[in-house]
Amino acid sequence: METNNQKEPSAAKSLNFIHEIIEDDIRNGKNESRVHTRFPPEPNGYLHIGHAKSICLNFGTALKYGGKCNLRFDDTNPVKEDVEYVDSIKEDVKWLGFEWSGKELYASDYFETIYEYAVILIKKGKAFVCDLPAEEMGKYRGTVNQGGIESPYRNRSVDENLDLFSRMRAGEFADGEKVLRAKIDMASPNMLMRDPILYRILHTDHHRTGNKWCIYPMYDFAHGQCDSIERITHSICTLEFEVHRPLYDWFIKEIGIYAPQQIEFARLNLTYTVMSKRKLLELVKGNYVNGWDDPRMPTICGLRRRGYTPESIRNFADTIGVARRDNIIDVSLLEFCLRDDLNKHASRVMGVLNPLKVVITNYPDGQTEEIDAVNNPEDETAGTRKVPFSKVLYIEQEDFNENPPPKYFRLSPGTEVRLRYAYFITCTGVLRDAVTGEITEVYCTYDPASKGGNSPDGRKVKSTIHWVSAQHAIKAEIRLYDRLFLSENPENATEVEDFKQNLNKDSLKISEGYIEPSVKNAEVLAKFQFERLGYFCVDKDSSAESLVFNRTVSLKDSWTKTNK
RNA sequence: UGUCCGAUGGUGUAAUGGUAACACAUCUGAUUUUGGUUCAGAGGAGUUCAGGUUCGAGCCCUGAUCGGACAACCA
Repeated sequence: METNNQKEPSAAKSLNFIHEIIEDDIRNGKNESRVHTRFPPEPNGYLHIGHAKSICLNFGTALKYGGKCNLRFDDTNPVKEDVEYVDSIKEDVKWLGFEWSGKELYASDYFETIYEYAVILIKKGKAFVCDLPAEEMGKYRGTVNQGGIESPYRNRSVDENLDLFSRMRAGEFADGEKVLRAKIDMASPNMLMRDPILYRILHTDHHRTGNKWCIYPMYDFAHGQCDSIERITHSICTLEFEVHRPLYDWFIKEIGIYAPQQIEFARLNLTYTVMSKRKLLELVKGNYVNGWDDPRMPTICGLRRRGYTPESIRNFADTIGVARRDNIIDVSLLEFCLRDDLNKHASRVMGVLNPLKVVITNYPDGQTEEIDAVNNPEDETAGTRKVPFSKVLYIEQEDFNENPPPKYFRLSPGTEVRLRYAYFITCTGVLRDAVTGEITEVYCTYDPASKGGNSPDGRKVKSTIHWVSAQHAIKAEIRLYDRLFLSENPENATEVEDFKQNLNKDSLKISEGYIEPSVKNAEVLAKFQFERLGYFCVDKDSSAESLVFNRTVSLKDSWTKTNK
């Protein structure tokens, strides 16, 4: 049974540089030795594997040090955000096995307080209302190589600023007409410090506050303050926010509130994998995929449908570590983590994707027997199940080859193989379609003495293949998805067109296959081919927590190589 | 041409002044009722470069090179 319970803090698991900082802080009694982190997504898209790294880091760190971790939605831009995203994010975090401290929180919960913080800054002469249109403001800001120049509105009186700001809130001005800016330093080499915008006018309904507000704080004027209000001790974020840190600290200091510490780490990059919310959104909106949870998507829900387990993703996050240098992780490591988990926990089932009929000529007509099959060879407690066996079976097309190349061990004319858990069979002939000449049936004889899969005479076979009984098996539409998104070039998963083309090619194949009848309640069945994993998952009701195992399709074996 | 950040096998992560470790990937061999798993083993970096400090430097200092981030009324 899969559990969503949080794990105990993993004892003395490898430290990363963030843990070192935290341990120092604990040792020095900083923040009364509290540890309080937060995961702060903007609800403008679904979570992906990159977020999983951040989730595991933030929640995992809190767990490790007996602290707390908040889930806070950074909902300061109503034009992009939606409750659909809020709901999916909550679900995905829970599915990964984490529990946030108390109720989920929202930046919008603090809009009133943040407004008051702005007023404090105005009163201190540290903020002003600016009438420069966006385009002009861009020019005034200068470039990375050249300082900016001060806004002509920069020296408005405190009273005038106070008046204007309250009228902004009251809705007296149109979008873009005015903004509130901090008064810092237009000559700063850090562009972010050149009188950044604090509030903009947006006459847009917010998914939580409705039409209560028509001015909204910018990220920089909200994030640190939210951290402070929640008394977050360590505000862990990705490297691109590094240049924001001086501003983060400036606001905290000028407003005079509790100071959390922002710590940045390098975000996850995966080979062949597109990790941009914007691009993923484009694929969903353009119907290139069947929604955010399409198994080809690198989203958490896509991975879930693909058969990934929460445990495997947590292990992955743990294995890749945390550092400040740019990285690109080989997607095979992610797949290894899944395989590792599945090998221990997934129950196995037999099935065929592309059926080939096999008739056991010396097996009695109409007879059926129940074969005992092990559910998980690596876990005795998983028990066994009964699988029906009869005269007519289906095997995988690629498990038969009339003219076998060297080192092909599976069924071919004259060779003997084992039907897993059942009998040894030997191929005696084939039936061809009169017109096309294609093989439609394979004839075999079985050795009744080999029941269960072993011959009393100790005879060995080189291969074991999967099978289902034709009259008992569940016929199912089987969907083969390519693995995560993918560009031919491992590092070039950046061009939208590149992976759109990939998707259109053959990232999803549908075939009519058969699954053994022990798989109950199977409505939609899907096979997700994990490259080099060889598992297939059964997507029971397309909400799909389940995954069942299979047979092996090794893409690296010599047989495959020499035949491609 | 600015500021900040980073640089260790193919890919990641470790080594906290004492002669580079672990995982994935790759390649062998054994076992195996999944060509999976498991087990055993191999190859592969002398730590971007150049100086300096030190008995001793991947770790400290200086400079260079390369890579990344920053000029949204996005987060």
